[in-house]
Amino acid sequence: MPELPEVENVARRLREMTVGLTIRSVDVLDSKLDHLLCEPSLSGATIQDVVRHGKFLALRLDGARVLLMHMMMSGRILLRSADHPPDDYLRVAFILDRQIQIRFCDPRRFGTAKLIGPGEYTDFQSRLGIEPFSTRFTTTNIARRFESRTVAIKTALLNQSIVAGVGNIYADEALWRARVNPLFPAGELKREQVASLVRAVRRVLRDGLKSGGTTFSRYADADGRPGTNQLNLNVFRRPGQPCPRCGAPVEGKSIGGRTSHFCPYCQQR
DNA sequence: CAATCAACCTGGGTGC
DNA sequence: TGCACCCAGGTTGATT
Repeated sequence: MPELPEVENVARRLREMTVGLTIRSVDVLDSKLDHLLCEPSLSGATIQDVVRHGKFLALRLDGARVLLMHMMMSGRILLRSADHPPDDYLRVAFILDRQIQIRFCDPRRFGTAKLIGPGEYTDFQSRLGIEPFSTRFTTTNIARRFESRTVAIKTALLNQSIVAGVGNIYADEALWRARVNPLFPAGELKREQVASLVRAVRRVLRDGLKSGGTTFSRYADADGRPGTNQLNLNVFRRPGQPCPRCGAPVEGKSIGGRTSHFCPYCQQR
C-alpha cells in the first residue's frame, strides 16, 4: 500500500504539525518494538524535521538521532490528539507536547520503527536508490543502473537500491504509461524506452500524490483519511478489463513473485 | 555482484 | 455461519 506518494503525504502532514515538538513519552504495545524503550530514552527528544526517503519516514531528532519508520503493507502512521478514540492495531504511540500523539498502527506487524545514529543514517541513505523527484533521476543515470541487468524491468523498478519509492502499484502504472512490457529485461531497454519510463514514473507518482494516495485496503493519511488514486489506475488489479488505450483485455500474471498487470497489446516491449 | 527465495505476520476474501 | 485455504501494496538475509 504505502509507496512514495502515500509516505510523502504522511511526511508532509507530520512535518507541518510536529516539527519543534518534544517527545514526552513512548507507549510500546508490541514487544517487537521494545527496543524503542532504549537508553538514552526518546523522552525529551525534540523533532527537528520529518523527511521521506523512498518509502521510509524519518523523524530527525536533536542529538543527531533519527527515528526511521516503515509502514510496509498494512501500517498507518496517524497524528491524533490525546482525546481521540483508540485506533485498532496500535503498536506504539509517541506522546508529544500539546496533546498531540503519533500513533503507529499495523495489523500485520511487518512495519518497522527504529532509532539510529548519524553513521547508520548516512549508510542507509547511501544504500537507497535514486529519488524520482530529485535532479539525479535522469535517463542517463537510470539507464546506467539498468545496464547489464537481466531481471524483468518490473523487478528492476521495484528494486529500492535502483529507484527509491516505487512499489507494485505505481510500477505497473508507469510501465503501462511508457508502453513497456514488464517482462522485458531491464538491461535491454533502448535509451528512448528508459526516457519514457523515467517520465512515466514521475507522472504516476505525481498523480498519486495529487489524489492523496492509492487506497486499496488499508492506506490512510496521517489524519486517517483514504486516498482516491485507485480511481485513476489504468491497469493495476484490472485483469480482463479493457485497456483504456487500446481496448485489449488487461493481463494479470506473477512477475518476480509479485502480482502484475499490463496490456499485452500496447506494451509489447 | 546479481538473482532467487524464504521468512516475517495477520486480516480479509472466497468457496465449500 | 463456520472453516480451510489463498492472497496481500515490502524488505531483509541466506543461498545459489
